[in-house]
Amino acid sequence: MADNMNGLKRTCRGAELTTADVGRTVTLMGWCHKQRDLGGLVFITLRDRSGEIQLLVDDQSPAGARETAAKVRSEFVVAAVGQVQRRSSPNPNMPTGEIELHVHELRILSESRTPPFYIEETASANESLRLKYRYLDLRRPDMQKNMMLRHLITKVTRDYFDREGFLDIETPILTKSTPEGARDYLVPSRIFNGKFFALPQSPQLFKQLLMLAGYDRYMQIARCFRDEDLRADRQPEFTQIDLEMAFVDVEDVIAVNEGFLAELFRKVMGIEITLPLPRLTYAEAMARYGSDKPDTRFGIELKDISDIAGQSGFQVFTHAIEAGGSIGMICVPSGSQLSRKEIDSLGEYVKTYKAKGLAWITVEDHPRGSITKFVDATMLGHLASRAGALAGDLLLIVADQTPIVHNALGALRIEVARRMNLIPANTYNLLWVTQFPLLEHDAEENRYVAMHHPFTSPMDEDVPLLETDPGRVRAKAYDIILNGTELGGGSIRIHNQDLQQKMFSLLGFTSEQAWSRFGFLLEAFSYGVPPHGGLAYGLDRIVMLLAGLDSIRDVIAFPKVQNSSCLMTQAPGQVEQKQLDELGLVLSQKAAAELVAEADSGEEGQAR
RNA sequence: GGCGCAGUAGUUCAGUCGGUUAGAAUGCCAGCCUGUCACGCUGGAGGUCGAGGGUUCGAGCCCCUUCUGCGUCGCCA
Repeated sequence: MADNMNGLKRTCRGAELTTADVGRTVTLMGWCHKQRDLGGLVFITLRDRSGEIQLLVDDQSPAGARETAAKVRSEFVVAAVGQVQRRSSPNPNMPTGEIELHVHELRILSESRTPPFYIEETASANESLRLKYRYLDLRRPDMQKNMMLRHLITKVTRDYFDREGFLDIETPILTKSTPEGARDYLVPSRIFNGKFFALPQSPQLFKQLLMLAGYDRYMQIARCFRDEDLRADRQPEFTQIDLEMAFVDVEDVIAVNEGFLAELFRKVMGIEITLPLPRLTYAEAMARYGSDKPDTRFGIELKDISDIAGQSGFQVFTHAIEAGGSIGMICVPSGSQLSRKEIDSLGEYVKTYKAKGLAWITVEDHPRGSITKFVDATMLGHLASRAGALAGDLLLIVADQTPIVHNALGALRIEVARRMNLIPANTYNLLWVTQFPLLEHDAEENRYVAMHHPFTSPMDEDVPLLETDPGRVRAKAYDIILNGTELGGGSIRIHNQDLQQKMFSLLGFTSEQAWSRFGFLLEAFSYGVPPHGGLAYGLDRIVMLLAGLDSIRDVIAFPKVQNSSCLMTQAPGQVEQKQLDELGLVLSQKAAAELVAEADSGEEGQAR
């Protein structure tokens, strides 16, 4: 029944035609979005990636075309030859609404079952259904728009860095497991049974070796893998815009990247951003926003009120101070109009972030709140003036260990801003966060771990502190933040072998462990390594934010779901016993039993 | 691993206090229809109420378990 396209050649995409093409005879191919059969007159809306255009089959079309048109259903692939003409009744809601193709010849190139959901501009179907039939979901105009935006962004990226003298160099996907950091995806070796490749969490070590090898400016759009739990903005498999530069310090990396961001916003969004971008130190970001990725599109900054509230008789406050913690506060503009229920739900919200509770008080002549009996008018005045609060505002207070105070209030200010619609639309606030701590103390393992990675350089003036107070050493590390999302981060790397050894020993590696894990790097570093540093962006997040979306799944053609599986391919899947044998792998009893259980229920699933 | 939300025709959803044969819209199928564009008109088919168990005379609805998807905390150098 389906015809072939012998003798036909597609002239152009349907929606590329305009009124300037009226009179031309063209051949279009695409999918039937909708067929409307009026009897002696059949309209077919033809869709391809350019958009939609209307085909008209009428009594002047050959009988064969009329018969074919009557058979066309949604999502059939058709080829149409015809003449572009002005419509007698234009459709102002359609970009090609002034023209249509008057069909001389119509072929069905492929039929289609009725799709499980309607292919429309805005998704209304359940996301799991969309992901199971991702190839159909990708036909929707907004998904096609997202994929084209992604293409444009990668093109602008490559063009910019090419112009700046960066070389695009590929690094291995099969590489070596790195300790620290995220869990690795492992690939068993057939030749070396019992040994494993790891998929790269980033091309970090390779790009550093490229600097050492003399390539001085490298970039790559690099696939990265981390076997950790997913989020709306996190996939186990994601893409970085990865770059590294030799003979540079922090300012050089920032400058070239500000140029990139400016070009990206200009060419993709038509927005001129002002350079240089604002900067916050990590310490300032934490103190003012309770976050190392502050959203500065709205105010509601954190205030430390340990000195004021610590004087109250409220034991929660005094105990927090005695335990070495602090008391933090945010001010919600006009927050006194919030209901008791709404404020209680904010209290529940901060518990997610380990805060034990949320104290609150309104700025009014007769204040209401949970701490009114501990806060007299004088103290309330001090609190209000610290926050710059006006009458009718609401003060929300968390007392705890300082990291919990920051984390809880940092999340709360965003939640409050969302609920009260205080976040302006179409605003893009880019900023750098700099001077990250080099190390954080891991209470569980009772040792320092690298905050960024073990190759990050300390700030020159803090190097002496490595001996005396490692926790206070700041790093030559920087993150680029857009509207509260970390777009990317990087650092200047250590290029001094002694310093690198010192870092490893601070991180608790014996020199033997360091050599077994990073020996190739340490050895390489003995052959002349230039000072170098770089940065990596999360491409998926960039596309997501510029597309105005809130999940990176919508900008990845074939994403995975929350348990890291793929609903379309059903990956990960079981393998043949022969494959396991070749790899020298034996499944645990538990794993084998689960596979059997799944196979039993799975067959029923297949039958459906 | 924890917390929260959701799951009812192909799809999106409604379903009252637990009570007769589970509804709507849309899609699908058939017929009619010459300017539609969410075409229209007439007719028709379509249900394991995610799954399993329990309470009850009676369960889409109540209870328990479980599966699936989403959000989130932990985790993500």
